[in-house]
Amino acid sequence: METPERYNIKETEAKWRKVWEDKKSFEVTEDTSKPKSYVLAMLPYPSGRIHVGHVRNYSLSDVVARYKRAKGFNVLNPMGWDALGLPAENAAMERNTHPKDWTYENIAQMKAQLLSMGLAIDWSREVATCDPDYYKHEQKMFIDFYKNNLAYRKESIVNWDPVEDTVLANEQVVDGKGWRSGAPVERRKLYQWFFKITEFADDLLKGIETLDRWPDKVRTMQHNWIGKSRGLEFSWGIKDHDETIDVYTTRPDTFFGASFLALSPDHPLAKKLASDKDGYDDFIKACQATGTSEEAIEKAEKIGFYTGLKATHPLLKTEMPIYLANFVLMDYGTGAVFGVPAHDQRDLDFARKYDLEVIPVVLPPEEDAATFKIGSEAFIGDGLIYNSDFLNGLNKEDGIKAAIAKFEELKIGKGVTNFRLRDWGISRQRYWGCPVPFIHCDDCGLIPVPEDQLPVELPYDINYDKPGNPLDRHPTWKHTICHECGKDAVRETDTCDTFFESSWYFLRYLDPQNKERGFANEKSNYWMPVDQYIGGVEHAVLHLLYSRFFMRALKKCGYEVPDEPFAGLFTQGMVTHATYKDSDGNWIFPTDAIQQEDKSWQTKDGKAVTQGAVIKMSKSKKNVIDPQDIIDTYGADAARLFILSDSPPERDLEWTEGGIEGAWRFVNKLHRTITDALPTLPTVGIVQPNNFSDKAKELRSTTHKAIVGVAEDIDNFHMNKAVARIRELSNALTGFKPADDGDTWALREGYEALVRLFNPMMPHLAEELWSQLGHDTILTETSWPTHDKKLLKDDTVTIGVQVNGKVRATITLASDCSKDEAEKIALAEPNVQKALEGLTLHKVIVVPGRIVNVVAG
RNA sequence: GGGGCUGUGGCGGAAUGGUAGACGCUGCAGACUUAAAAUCUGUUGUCCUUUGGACGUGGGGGUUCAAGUCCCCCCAGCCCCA
Repeated sequence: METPERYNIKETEAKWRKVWEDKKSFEVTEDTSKPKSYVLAMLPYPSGRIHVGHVRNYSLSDVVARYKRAKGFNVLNPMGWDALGLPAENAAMERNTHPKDWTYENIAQMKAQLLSMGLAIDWSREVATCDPDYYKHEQKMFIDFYKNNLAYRKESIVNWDPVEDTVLANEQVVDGKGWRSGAPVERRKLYQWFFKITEFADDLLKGIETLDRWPDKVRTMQHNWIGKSRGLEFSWGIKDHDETIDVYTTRPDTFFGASFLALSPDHPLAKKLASDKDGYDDFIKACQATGTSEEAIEKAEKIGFYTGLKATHPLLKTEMPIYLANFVLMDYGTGAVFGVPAHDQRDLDFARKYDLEVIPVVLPPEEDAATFKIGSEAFIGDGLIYNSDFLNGLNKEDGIKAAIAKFEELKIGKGVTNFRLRDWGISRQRYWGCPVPFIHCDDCGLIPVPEDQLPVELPYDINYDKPGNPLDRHPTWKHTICHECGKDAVRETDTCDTFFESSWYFLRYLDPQNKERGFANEKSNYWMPVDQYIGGVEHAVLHLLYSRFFMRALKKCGYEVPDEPFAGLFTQGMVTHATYKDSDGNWIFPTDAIQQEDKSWQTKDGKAVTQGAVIKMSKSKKNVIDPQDIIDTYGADAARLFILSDSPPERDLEWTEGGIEGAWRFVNKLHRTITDALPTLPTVGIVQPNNFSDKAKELRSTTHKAIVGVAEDIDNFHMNKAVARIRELSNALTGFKPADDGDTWALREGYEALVRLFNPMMPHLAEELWSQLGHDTILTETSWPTHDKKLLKDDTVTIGVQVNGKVRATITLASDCSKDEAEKIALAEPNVQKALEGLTLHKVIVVPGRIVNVVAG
């Protein structure tokens, strides 16, 4: 017998991609006759190659897009490139290339790779954020923000790398040193641009409540990030000075336990009060050596500088020392705090170091006021307040309220709401970013570039001979003429944080060719909000929060956008892989570790290899798989299937060779069983017979249950379960031996449903088999199969019979069986009788269709 | 330290409070083959005195006729914020 021809994956997949491309299958326009669905995957950074995380992300969004499409939605599924940013500059410096050339080469490569995945993407809307046609519109938005008081420039403290001559983001400071130069980071004051996200702090917080299709985890993280707190602000006097010091505290219930006052070294009064004291300069220098992040400040050793001055408690009139302390942040609250060592760990550490008083004022439950002492750990929990006059006996919450009320009553303080959220610092002293569209004129000051002169384009001719910002030292670029007065002026050389681009790219997709505006309002009104956004949880705070801020800011500037950009959010897990080390202790690629017959691992040249932990794929640990190799070997469908079927999408996925091979076998099996079955199937569109055999009825029931089940699973992002159901249906169909016309009709019905159900996951194979089944339509234009409700219900149901909660038998009943009947049949079971021997029957619980439980004792 | 998530066979994982282990991977046995690959069939939680039974969802309590699922305490791992 002739062996059946193998499924030629490469040719077939390419053939169908060509069909979709020729038919422009995924290009969409606004269409009010259908409900719309905007399915969005987070746009990739063009690093050069796609990685498995991308494959997971886009496989998920593609399933949703194709499924929604089959369900009758007008689906927008776009793609673009987050193309500005530091890696391009690093690559340029290392390889002597240009950031722009490097980026566009990478885009071309990665686009080819994404195309090979067979994604249902409208490529006519492709956007690259480094394109001046893109950043032109965001420069306009920047100016709009400025005019609406949402963008401003102010002097602020930054991490400064003295070797690279540049500002570092907090993430670029490692152990107090620059991540590239290794030089100790300094704190410097520089003029920086900010977006006023804090203006919407309350609204961003409230909006979280409406995001019912977001993971709770992300909502909690955003909630905590915004960090709303209610506290008390009041002034302390300074002995023998006219000035007063405003402090803010979230724990006014503890103010009787205060023993010192601490000012941020950056506080305006700090210099004034202490700069003439010995050691002040050294102290400030020491403070400047720590980074600016909260974490850096928290981890740094607490150091203080005694000003020699005393502060007067406004209520108690007691006096306590005023320190400068490195752990007090100037931009949170008022930049000054009073220390309550007994109930704050930082304050306690500080107090122990400088030998300050520790006065407990909150008594932990089950402690005795007479004997309670603070050791090396502050008590920050809730308890009863004591040693505190009018607050005595209150708990934390009531104490806070009572303290605020008292200060307000005496008019010496007021309740204040504070946010942890800071304004968004967007200045970067880098070349490969969107130029801030402003000029500095000696006479006219800071003025925005006129709209008709946008975009302010990046010059191409730059060099990296020296550290620092190439824009700043470019021979001509920054020199310009003030359009107000005509005198010489200079351009702003800061560029924007790349989170700027990703905060609105989903709006540009809606109207990518628009030369006049970033997007037309009518496009936004039709497509927004994004119905389903999919991406990594690492963007849970910043990107998603900035995008939410942008909607509010754009709205204030007259753009028509919804408050919330993403109605639904799904955050996928990471892709992990086992790690391997050779006998010399070097990490090696999984493809270089070869498993021997005795299960041990070796390199090609026979070196012993040890297998290590299964962790997130990373280049440094070399535990990476190139998805292109997988697609080239097994095909896009198999790669997509494996990545969708192996784990629930929100959890981490362990990439295994066995798993991908299993998926590949299933692809081949589907092709083989359906092509083998073709000769036995009736022709397309043949009329449904009137009668079916019992087994055909059963098969049809399985088919229709799968139609409903797979849809439910996809709706709930249970892609692994959807695949399991598809396999079940496939197993049922494969094992079915038709005997009459009804049987073959049911078999065709089943196979056709099967193909349509797995189309979202394996679209190439689905198109191929749909065509082989005799259809001249294509699946991208075919709806989700309909189901017959009558076939979802079974005639009989098999349930368990428990005696005292333990299963003793199973019985099969008519599905409309009465409770009495079910009880009778259950009790008649020999095993149930046996279990009941010697016991008295108390009662029988019958849950129809579920269980019978016999209670006896 | 605070907040959150997770914990089920050898492995990935299923299970509206109702027959725990769907579906797959691996393993084992068999068929086909000169042989291998591929494919197909069966089997695969542990234990026992094996036509049956006991145990079993990180550990300990509780609620319930019934708990992987709900509540309390503890342990471990991961993530976020410190």
